[in-house]
Amino acid sequence: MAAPEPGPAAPGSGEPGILHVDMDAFFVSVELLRRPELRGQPVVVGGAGRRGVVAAANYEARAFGVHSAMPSSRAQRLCPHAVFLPGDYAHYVEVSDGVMAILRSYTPLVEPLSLDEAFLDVSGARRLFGPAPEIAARIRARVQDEQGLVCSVGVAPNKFLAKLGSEAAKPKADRRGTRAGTGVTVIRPGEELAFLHPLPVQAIWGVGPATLTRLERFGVRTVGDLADLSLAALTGAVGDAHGRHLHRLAHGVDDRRVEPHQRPKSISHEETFPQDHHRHDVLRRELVRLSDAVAGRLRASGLSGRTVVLKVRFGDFHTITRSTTLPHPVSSGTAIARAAKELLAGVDPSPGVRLIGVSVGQLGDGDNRQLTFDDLDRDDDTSDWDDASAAMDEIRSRFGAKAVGPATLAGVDGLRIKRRGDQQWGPGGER
DNA sequence: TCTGGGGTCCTGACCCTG
DNA sequence: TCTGCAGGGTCAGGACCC
Repeated sequence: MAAPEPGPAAPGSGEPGILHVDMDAFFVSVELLRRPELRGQPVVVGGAGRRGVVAAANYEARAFGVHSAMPSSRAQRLCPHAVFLPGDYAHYVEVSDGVMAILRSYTPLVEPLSLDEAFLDVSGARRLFGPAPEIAARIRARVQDEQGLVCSVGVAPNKFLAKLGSEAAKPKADRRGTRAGTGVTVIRPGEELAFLHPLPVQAIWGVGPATLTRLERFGVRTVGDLADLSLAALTGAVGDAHGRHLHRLAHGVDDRRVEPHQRPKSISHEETFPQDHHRHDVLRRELVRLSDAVAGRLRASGLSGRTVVLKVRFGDFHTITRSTTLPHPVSSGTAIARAAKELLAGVDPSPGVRLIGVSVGQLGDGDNRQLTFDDLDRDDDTSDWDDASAAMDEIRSRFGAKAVGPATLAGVDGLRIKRRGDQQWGPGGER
């Protein structure tokens, strides 16, 4: 197909050109394809352990008040007869790839936001496929036919309104029951404010609990209330950048483009323990695992990074971060772990550590490291570690992730290699 | 009730440099 | 040599999103 010209969202064309496609209860719907006998029952996907959270709930479970990000223990109390499934991140990635392929058959301008939603700019695809609302309907039909999944689509002149549109098109479930959605919501130029202003102010991207509390002091309840507030009052309440951003959104203005190729700004891994840890030696071992996983993803993406961030969450949920910026970019697990362990040395774990994480930022191309005079007399030959890392990647690609790993991780239960999605929704184990 | 994992962006404090 | 200032980089934390 001919590649549509990237462009602003249908300026002056009288037709909206931005789509937001959002899968309905994605993880649960994927599971129901494999286990159709569960249809009609409340089903929850998420962490099974004491410290797990709900990743997704179908509409039958939502009718009991269960929703995503809720602690699994609470979901179980609200809906004891629900079926709880642990989740299979790798499988969801596969299914998501199939859905994204359908979207890309209409336009190359597809910006995935997560596994289950994406923005599309179809303003250059109309000659081939018809007006944007028609493309939305075609996408829904194909996702249903080819993947067996249901999605909702918002069609609007910009990303912000398209996102709100898909939300409006979704089925609704609460304790009174479930109501079917419209599937597609179209917001045409000129209709923006009539759609937007009656919505609760929390509907705006960027208004969470903290911002909501500040806005309520001004009597702001709806997006319309927010639009009536002066820019000066708004920036005074929530800060300059945030205030300007909200002010524009409240007036329906959003000129962000759909950007298909976004380079990540950081890569991280973190893990909550089933029980709090109090000792440095245990935490250092976990840092090696996490650093190894981060390094593997950096190399797989052809990236390296200069800033290493250690994240520690204590038993009382108090969270600190400690970071260091290295003289040159790194991508080996050894180098990342060394920096993370130095940061950990300054942290007292005795109150009990619940979560530990490693992140690498200030990313650049993987092989862009400039040699310095320091390299001539370094005692830890970085290039040797780079070679070892490359060899490890090769072995893992042929024999699996657990075929090889840092010696520190060799233990009675074998190599515990961390992979993305291993523990996406909390530690497993006992309830 | 008791809160995951993977991200982005913003703000303010602090330090260094010219 | 000292002081004041501006700008940039680093660091830590908070808020928000899915």
